[in-house]
Amino acid sequence: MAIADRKAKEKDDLKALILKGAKKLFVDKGVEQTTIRSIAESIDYSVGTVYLYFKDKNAILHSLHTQGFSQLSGDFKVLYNVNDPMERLKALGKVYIQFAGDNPDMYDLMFTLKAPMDFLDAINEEEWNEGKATFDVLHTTVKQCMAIGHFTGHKSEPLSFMIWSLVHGMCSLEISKRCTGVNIKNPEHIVTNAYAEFIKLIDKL
Amino acid sequence: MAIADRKAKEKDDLKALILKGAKKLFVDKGVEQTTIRSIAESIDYSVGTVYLYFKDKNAILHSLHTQGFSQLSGDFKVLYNVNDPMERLKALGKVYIQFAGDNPDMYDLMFTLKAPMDFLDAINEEEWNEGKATFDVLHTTVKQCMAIGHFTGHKSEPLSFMIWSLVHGMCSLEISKRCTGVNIKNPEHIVTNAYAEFIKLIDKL
DNA sequence: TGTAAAAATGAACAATGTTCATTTACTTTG
DNA sequence: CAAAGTAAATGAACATTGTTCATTTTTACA
Repeated sequence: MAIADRKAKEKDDLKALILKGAKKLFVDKGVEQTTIRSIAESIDYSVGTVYLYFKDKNAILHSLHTQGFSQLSGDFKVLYNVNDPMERLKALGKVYIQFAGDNPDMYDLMFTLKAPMDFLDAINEEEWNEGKATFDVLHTTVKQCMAIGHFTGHKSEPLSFMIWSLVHGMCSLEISKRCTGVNIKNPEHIVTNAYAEFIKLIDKL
Repeated sequence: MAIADRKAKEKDDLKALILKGAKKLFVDKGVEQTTIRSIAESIDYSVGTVYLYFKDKNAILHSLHTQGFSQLSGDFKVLYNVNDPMERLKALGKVYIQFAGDNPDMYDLMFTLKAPMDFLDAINEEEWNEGKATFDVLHTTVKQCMAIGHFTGHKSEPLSFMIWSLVHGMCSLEISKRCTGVNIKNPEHIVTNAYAEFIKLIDKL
């Protein structure tokens, strides 16, 4: 059955090749330039072939979104070195913000665009595993903060969601260009400055 | 010059009619169903006519976005009755969240979608007056809170942006369906519950 | 080597935003 | 009031998208 194995490998390889082409286009030129035609052309295959390996464009974008979460998980690894939960929480936000700033299109795909969620809907998948795992990193850290006496009187889950929202909101407003033209003195540093306020704030809790 | 006046009025009327049709489509069926053709058809004019009154689709979406800010300003009026700045701040967030929940597509257009900002870029407009005015409502309230002794040690502007981010982030995650499937016990109430944590938090400051 | 299965192709379709030559309606003028 | 000129409206046509599927090409195997 060596031939079948090789064929399976070739299928996997081509699927990976399509994704690689899609990723490069996505990172270099953004979502709207990442068309099925441009993907096919970039890897010298026909449009129809792409559809043999992916159900539709949402499936491709969902795969890219998953790759984004892998990247982000990788970035989170530096947090293993931070022992104090409170310091780890602060660093977590910093890493998250850094990721969003460095990969705005990917961030949008992961946390804003409809495509990945529409894909999950289409395959009747209830869970959003990538988001769940990421939220758990935060939630676990918050619970550890509470275990050593912080955030008394708060509920860990909604508090974690609040923190996620706070950081996501800053990234989202920045990426969608809602910071400039709003009378903010240093719009280029507003996210950093606002996050500094957040740190000041939780240092009191 | 009565004729010219009447003609000017007719131009304004038709422009308003196009917007009315666009608004209805937008509210009823969402952005992607709001096509130039569907707008034209809904008011019994041709596609070409729409382009005589609006430069392109971004111009229409920008007008709708401005209407959204008018709505939101209207909703803010109830805040005039709240004298205590701290209570007003809390109520401001509630009204904002309510607006986003009631008008998710409009909220997306106002705070997430590229179209309105691309329109501003296209006409070389640096300022985002709608956003600016809305941010000022928040910023002013925060400054009033500080004037009566709250948020000591904080800078009003980045703190205001932080609060905006927090509330926007919750709305944004909800609208882009990032709350369900993330292991949250009551995803349908997570925004309300998380905002309650925020209120608990600022009550200490 | 010939045949059946698998893989790849790209023309074709529907829907979109946009343009522009043509037609229609209206205003002004002699 | 009729003709000429101007303004407004039209909708066919174009380019670009995601998507499909009949056809062609390649591969596996007897």
